[in-house]
Amino acid sequence: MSISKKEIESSVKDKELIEIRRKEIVNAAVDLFVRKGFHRTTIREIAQKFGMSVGTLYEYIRTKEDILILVCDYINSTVRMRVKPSVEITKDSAQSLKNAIEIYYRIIDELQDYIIFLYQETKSLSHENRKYIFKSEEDMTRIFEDILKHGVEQGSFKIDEKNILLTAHNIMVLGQMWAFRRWALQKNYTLDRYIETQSKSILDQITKH
Amino acid sequence: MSISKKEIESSVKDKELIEIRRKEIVNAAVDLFVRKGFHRTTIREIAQKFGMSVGTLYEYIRTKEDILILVCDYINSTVRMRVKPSVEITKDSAQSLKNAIEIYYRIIDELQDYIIFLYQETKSLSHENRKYIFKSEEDMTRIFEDILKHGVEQGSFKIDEKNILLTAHNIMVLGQMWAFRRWALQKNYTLDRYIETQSKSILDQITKH
DNA sequence: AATAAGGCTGAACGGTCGTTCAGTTTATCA
DNA sequence: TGATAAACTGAACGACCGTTCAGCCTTATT
Repeated sequence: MSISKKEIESSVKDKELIEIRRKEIVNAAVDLFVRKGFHRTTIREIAQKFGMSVGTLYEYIRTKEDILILVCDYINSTVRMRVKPSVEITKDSAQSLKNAIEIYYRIIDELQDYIIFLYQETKSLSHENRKYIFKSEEDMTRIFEDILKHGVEQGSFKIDEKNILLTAHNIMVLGQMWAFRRWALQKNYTLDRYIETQSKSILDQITKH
Repeated sequence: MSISKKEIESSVKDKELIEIRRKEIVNAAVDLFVRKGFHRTTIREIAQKFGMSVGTLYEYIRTKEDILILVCDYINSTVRMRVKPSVEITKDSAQSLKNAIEIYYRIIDELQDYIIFLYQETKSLSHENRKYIFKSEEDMTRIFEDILKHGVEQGSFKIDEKNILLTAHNIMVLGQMWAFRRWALQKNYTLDRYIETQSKSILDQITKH
């Protein structure tokens, strides 16, 4: 699931210690990255934040970009780990979708700074590593795709086969928009109202009338 | 309309020359920024790109961020200048909206690199300057708001008064998504198909049935 | 032709930052 | 307890980059 452990080399032998230290690194870095951006955050700051020397930090990563990968991966899996177990595909497809949307949108609200960060700093990753982030986002999309497909098979939704993927993307982006357009949306709508309205218009659109 | 000319100071007296030189600066910077990002692009590169010395460049701007403002402003006004004159509010509200969506989405497709750049580098601006970018985006949103309002007044659309703004934002984001989710969308859909599908589902949603 | 000012030049400055490595501390085990 | 390796330290290195400034060139004016 998580790419970080396999891909990033370390000069330390103890696998368990690597795990522990990297969690510390990520915890320190996430805050700083989100607040100041990747480029403006220095290795020294990250090391200092949890009382480790710069030298030691470099025993657990190779480059600064490695930290960015760890952080992006952490954010992505946090979102996915919190959405996935809460989503269930029941017989009532409309209700399933409604629930999934609500869960996802509430997590976005909670982690909005992280979502915005992902949008803005993915481009700082190398081409190779960016693909992992996209892949992770495709995994999230598939959650909604599956619900939609199930609803179509079951006869609750009416969506052209070819448009199921697009609809899933729409659902996700309309959620993420709550974060990256907050300067406009959050002074005009409450989260509850936002979820209700978007949810309704998505369901209206795909429900047979 | 454009903030750049008034806000950014210059040590050069000749107003016309400032205009000319800044256009050269923006032209050189846009390409580099879009390709390499703001932080990775150096002043030296920008100056070299159109054969000006670093010293002279600094006669026309105060800091590197000034160039970012100029570039963001340039991108925004390019989009707006190309959308606004093509949009017209006719008696047939549905057709007006359909046209506006198509025009806007096609421009996004054409300028997708620029759109993505705006999403990613706005945060590098100071708080003060970021507000101008948001304001500019609100201006764009108002174009769609006006069409929607007109359609509601005219009886063609059925949208709760409070949701007109949200619908306008939805229309814009579903367009911008074509750019920043191209890694998923552009390998599954053509632009024509994308415009048609999104356009249809937006119109379905707000048209009285 | 002399003067002056507007515009231009790029070497130099000061500072920052990612990364390394010679050496120290800590933990392990014979 | 001494030896060995793993883990840690932070000063130092080298490179880069935004910005400045002392002086040069060009043009216009008298």
